[in-house]
Amino acid sequence: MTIKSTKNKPKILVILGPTASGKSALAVKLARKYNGEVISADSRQVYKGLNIGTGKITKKEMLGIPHHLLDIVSPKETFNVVDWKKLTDKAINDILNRGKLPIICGGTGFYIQSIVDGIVLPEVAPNKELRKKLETKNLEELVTILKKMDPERIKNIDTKNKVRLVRAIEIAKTLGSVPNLKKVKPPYDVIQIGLMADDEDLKKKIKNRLVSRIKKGMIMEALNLHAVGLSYKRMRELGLEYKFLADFLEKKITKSDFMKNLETEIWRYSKRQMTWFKRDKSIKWLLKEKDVIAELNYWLT
RNA sequence: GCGCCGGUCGGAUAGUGGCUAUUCCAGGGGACUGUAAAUCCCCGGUCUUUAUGACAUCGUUGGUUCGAGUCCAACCCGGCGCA
Repeated sequence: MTIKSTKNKPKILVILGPTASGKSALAVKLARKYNGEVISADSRQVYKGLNIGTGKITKKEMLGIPHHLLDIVSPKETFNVVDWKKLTDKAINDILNRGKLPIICGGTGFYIQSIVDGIVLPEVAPNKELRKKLETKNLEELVTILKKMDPERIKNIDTKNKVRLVRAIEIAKTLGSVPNLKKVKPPYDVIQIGLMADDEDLKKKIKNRLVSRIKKGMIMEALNLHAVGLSYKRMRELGLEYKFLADFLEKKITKSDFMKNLETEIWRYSKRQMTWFKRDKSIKWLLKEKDVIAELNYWLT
């Protein structure tokens, strides 16, 4: 056997996969087996109060395993990759210092990649006023503005994507131009395990899970969130269940449309997740729990 | 049975008789430099050498016309109204 170049690096485990594939429960099992702690890589579970709709793991289900990056910010505020990466870097260090295995578990590909590939993003905070102003411009105008500010970035940016254009202009405004994407390989030995899922099987799980979320009181949860000041506009921004819950509570759609449309939308979301994950060829896709354990036993030796 | 209205891609929809039958959704594929559950792009009749290629197609059959999804007739199906 060849000596692994990663020999002395601390190990980090990543469990990823499409929504409803059973990541959370598996992560807890693995944490118990390998003395680990879980870091959630979910762009919506960071928000307090978004519990049933995001499928956030309950205290009971955690079985005593510490979970990080859950419930850390109010849904009225916005949270992004950079915030997540900073906190996750810190959490990883803390866990390693305790002599335990960090297990990153989630379905937000961009967040996971920021750690695994060590993406260095420019230090430019969102500029609310600027965004508001740019929002009123059309595509063509935004392209013209960016072209003038940063003739390099315009070459590879998606010129049809307003959100990206606005962000690029925002960065160029403070830094003069958008720096090339930098990647600094993190000093860890990372293994990424993807939970494979059969299409039909996943569709079934999505449907069943949705029904069970309704039974658990997902609609009440949304009502409560609104009662404590979460606007329907913001709720919509949070996507999927919350988007449709807002529509339903504002009587824009019927209950049966709510169920049908949401189910479709979650399926489409899972496909988008897979499109993202497929790009990373280093992910090991496994179907069965025992295969995961076999893979990990090998990796840990 | 009579009258009216309508039958266009899986669903919904546009289409003054003129050459490539529209758009939206669903479906499939893809992108991703701080909104990522977001945002955005491509494909969607059949065949092939995948192309401003060939051949189809608008309930069915026939007709008018140089030319029909569009006009006419009959029939079939659906909705509404009257019996």
